[in-house]
Amino acid sequence: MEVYFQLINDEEGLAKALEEFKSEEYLGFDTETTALDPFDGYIRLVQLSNGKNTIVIDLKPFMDKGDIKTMPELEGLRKILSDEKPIKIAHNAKFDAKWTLHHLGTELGGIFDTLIASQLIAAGDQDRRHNLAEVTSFFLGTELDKSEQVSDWSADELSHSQIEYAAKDAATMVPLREKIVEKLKSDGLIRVAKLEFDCVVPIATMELNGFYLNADCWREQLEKVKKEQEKIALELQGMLSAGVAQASLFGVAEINLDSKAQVTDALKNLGVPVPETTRGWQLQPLAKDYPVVEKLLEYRSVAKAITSFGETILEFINPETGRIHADFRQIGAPTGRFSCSKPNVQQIPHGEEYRKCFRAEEGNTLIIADYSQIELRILAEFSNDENFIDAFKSGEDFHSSAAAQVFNIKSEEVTPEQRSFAKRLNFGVVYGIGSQRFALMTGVSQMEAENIMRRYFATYRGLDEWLRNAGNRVIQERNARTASGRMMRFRFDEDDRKKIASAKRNGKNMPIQGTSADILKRALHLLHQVNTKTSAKLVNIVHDEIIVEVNESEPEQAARNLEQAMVSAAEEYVAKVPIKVDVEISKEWTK
DNA sequence: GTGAAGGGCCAC
DNA sequence: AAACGTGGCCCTTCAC
Repeated sequence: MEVYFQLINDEEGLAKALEEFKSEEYLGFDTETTALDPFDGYIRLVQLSNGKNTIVIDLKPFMDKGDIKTMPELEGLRKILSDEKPIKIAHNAKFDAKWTLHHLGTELGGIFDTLIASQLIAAGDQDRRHNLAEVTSFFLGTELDKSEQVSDWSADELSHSQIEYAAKDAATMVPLREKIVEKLKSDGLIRVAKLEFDCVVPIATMELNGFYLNADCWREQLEKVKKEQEKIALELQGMLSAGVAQASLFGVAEINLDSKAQVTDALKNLGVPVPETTRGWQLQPLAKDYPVVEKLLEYRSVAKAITSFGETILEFINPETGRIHADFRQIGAPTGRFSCSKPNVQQIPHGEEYRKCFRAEEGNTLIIADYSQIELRILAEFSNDENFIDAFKSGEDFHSSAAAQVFNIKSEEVTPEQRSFAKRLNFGVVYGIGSQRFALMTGVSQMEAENIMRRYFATYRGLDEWLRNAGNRVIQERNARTASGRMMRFRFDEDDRKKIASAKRNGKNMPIQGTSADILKRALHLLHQVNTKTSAKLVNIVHDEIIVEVNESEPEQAARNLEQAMVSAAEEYVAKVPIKVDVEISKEWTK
C-alpha cells in the first residue's frame, strides 16, 4: 500500500493540515512513543489520516520550545483529539489515550478501537490474534510491516522508513474501520462495541491514577505471614515425614512441600486416601478425618499469599507516583470480563492483613462500592422466575429467603445448614453445578444432593427452564449472548460429549457473567462523566466492585455519585429485580 | 539456563 | 467416568 504522507514539525503546517481534517467523520489515529509506559518516555509522533492524506506530526520541535500540555501552538491538535468528532480510529486506543492524557493533558474523545472490535467479532475464538498486522490481514487481506515498531523513536532525525511506517499505521485505520463496521453490524455487535469504546478512557485514566499500596504496611504484614508460614511448614514437614521416616536411613526425610508428587507420596504413606488430584476442594472433605490434610491446606493458603504477592508486588510501585499502575485488559475473558496483570489487583486475598495496605493517600479516602448479588439478579431477570424475583423483592437476606422457599418453611425457621445449602446452590447454578459436585462441597450423600437440587429447581421452575433453554440454545446456535449483545462462539463436533457438556455450561454462564461485565462497563462510563467534574479518581475495579479515591473533605457526594452510576447502569439491563449497591467510605480497602 | 506444561490457589 | 464459569501467577517438572 502506497501512502501519501506529510511530515509536520511547525505551527503553520499543523494548522493547515488540521483545518482539512477537522470536518472529517473519522480519522485514523496513532502515536509513536519512546517507551511503552507513559511514565517512562515521551510521545514522539502523532499521526492522523483521513485515508487519502496522512500527517505525521513530530512533537520534538514543539517539546524543545516548552510544555506541550499548555502551548497554544498545539491547541488545535489537542482539540481535534478531545472532540467527539471526528471519531479517532485507533488500535488499542487505551495506549494512545494514556499517552495523550499524561503528556498532552488531553482526554481522548470519540473513539473507535479496532483491537476491541476485532475481539468482539472473534467472540472468544482462541485461535485469532488481535495485533494490528493480524487484524489488517484478516479484514483487509493486506500485509503490514511492523518491523519499525520497536525502532528508536528518540533519535534526533527519524528515518524515512520510520516516518513511512508511522503514516501507514494511521492510514490503514480508515479502510479497516469500514470493513470492521460491516462485520459488527452483521453480527449484531454495534451496541456492545459502543459500550466498550466508552470504557476505554475511564480505564486509561484508572491506570494512570494507579492504586496506592503502603509499602511499609505490606512489608510488616509479610514478616508476620512469613513467620506463620515457617511454623506451619515445620509442623507439616513433621507430620508428612512420619510416613517416610522408615524409608530413610538418615531419619527424617526432607519433603518439598511445594511438590505435588512428593506431598502425594507422603500422604499415601500415611494411609490417606488421596483423590485423583490434591486440589483444595477434593481434599477438603478429608480435612476433618486427617489433621495432616488440614495442615496441608492451611500451608497452601498461606504459601499462596506469600509467593504470589510477596516482595514482588512492591516492585510494581512506580517510583514517580508511589502507586501501582496495573495493566487491565478490557476484554480479558470472552465473557467480557476484565482481566488484570502486573500485578493482578483483582486477586488480592480477602484477608484484612493484605487489603488494609491498599488505602487512600494522606488527605484522601476510598469509596468502595460493590453490586449485591448482581449475577443472581441478572439470572432472575433473564429467567423471569416469579419466586426468584420475589426473593429479591422481599429485601430480606436472599439466601435465607431462598432456603425458606426451597424447604417450604417460614424465614425465621431456616436453619444455618439450610441457608448454606441454598447459598451454595444459588452460586452453583450460575456455573451449571452438578449433584456430584454439590454433594462433595456440602458433605451430603449423592442422593441427598440430588434431592435438594430437585427441590430447588421445583421451587424455581422458570429458572430451571431458562437454564435448560440456554444450554440447548448454545448447541443449536453455537453462540451465546449477553444483554448488550456481546457474543461468545463455540466450536464442537456433534459427537464430542465432553465439549457439548462444557458448551452447555458455558451457554448458561456466559450470558450471566457477561451481562454483569456489561453493567460494570456501563457504570464506568457513567461514573467517568461525573468524576471529571470532581476530585474523585477511579483506582480499581474487581468484576462487581468499583473503588474510587477522593479528597476526604467530600466523600459523601462522591459516594452518592458512584452509587448512582452503578444503579443506573444496572437498571439499563435489569428491570424486574431491584438493584442493590453496597457503598463504604473507608481509608483502607476493607469492609 | 530457558520455556512450556501441569497442577494448584487467589479473586469474582 | 462423569468437571463448576472467567481470569493471573506461582511452583515443580521435564525437555532442550
